[in-house]
Amino acid sequence: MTTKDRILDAAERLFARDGIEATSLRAITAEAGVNLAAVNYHFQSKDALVLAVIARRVGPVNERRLALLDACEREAGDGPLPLQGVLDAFVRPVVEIFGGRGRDFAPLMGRLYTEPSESMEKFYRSEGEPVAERFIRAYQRALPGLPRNELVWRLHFSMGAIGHTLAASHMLRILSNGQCDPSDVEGTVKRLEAYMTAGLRAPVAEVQHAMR
Amino acid sequence: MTTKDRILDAAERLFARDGIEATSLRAITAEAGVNLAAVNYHFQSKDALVLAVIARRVGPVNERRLALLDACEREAGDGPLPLQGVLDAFVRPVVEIFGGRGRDFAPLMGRLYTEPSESMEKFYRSEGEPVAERFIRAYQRALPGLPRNELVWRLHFSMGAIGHTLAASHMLRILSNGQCDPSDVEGTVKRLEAYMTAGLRAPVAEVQHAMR
DNA sequence: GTCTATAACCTGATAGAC
DNA sequence: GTCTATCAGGTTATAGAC
Repeated sequence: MTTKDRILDAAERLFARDGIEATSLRAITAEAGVNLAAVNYHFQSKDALVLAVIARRVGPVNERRLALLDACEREAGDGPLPLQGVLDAFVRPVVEIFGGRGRDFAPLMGRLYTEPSESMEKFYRSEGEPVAERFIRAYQRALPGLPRNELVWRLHFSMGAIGHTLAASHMLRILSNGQCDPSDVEGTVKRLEAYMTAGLRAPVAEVQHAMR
Repeated sequence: MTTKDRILDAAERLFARDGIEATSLRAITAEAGVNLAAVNYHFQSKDALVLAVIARRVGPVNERRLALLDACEREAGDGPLPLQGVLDAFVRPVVEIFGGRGRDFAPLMGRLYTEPSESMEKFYRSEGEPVAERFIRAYQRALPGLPRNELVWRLHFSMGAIGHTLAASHMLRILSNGQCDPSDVEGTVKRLEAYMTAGLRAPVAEVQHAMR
């Protein structure tokens, strides 16, 4: 394995375990068994290393999501788009990757939504936003009659459900006294999809000063 | 205002803006206009300060939740417990407090679920768990027929939806191009309740190797 | 209770030999 | 590409004067 990969692996492990700020480059290079200066040689800065660690996991998730969505749209042709298919394209890749190989990394991903970081914001705008936009359009096709803004609210709720499930899986274990198993990928996907399907299809609540 | 309160206010503001790890005691005391040593006098350590900041906001949320749940249960008597009432007791206090006065603090709360911290875990077990247990029992009464484990899964999803909505409200703005307004407390509560009601009442998905 | 001063240590980054 | 050595600046925590 190359020095670069050793650094990425070690960084991912330690970022997940201790948090980004709390993890020093020294800890990373010690864990990786490489020299301190190597991290500044291969990456320019700690910030760039953080982005590289994230991109390595997020890239495959979004690629797979778009591939599944493509397949779903191809199959539907000009007919109605099945919500089940759109939902599965959205949920399955992230649960599989962050529930499997990248499991230890999931808590870190959860924090990224809320951690104030401008390089992360830049990353989201370039990598996340185009994917989000495609899915919003697909969901609109699958849920005609639901106003776009209400859809966006509900997708926001849904992303919270997915993210929290993956990022705070230890909380589910505590809450259930170990009865619920978040490492069961198929069970997690099925349960998320059942919950989200119902939530997305809920009758629109009457809200004073509703947004148009 | 006392020095202690000035420190708590400044810490809350800076923790929320920059993150806990990234905020130094020096930054806090500068913001508060007090001396550096005061923080070690009034609190013993940075970690204890963090817990104090959190407890100040979380306490009132849980008190209000339990008060509303008490009222709901009293009103129901021996009859069936309305899901709407339980849900409202659970959702409204947290949205009102973290969407109002403690708005800037909300992102920090979101991170706490996933931030690895043993003092936080201790805090959750003493403050959060009893509240969670009471609500699980209430939800079970309001949703007879839903197996406890499935309920716990769905409550976990729901907490993700609530937490993400409050903690990552800037994401909702981005996603909706500013069309959805997360600072509208009543609208947020109503939409969360509509979504969660449907999600909690969804048909139970068939899952292979389902947990008993 | 509040200050100053400082101890003891860790941080990211880099220059320069190999 | 990889090392050592080091820079310049930051960190928490505390001792001791007022």
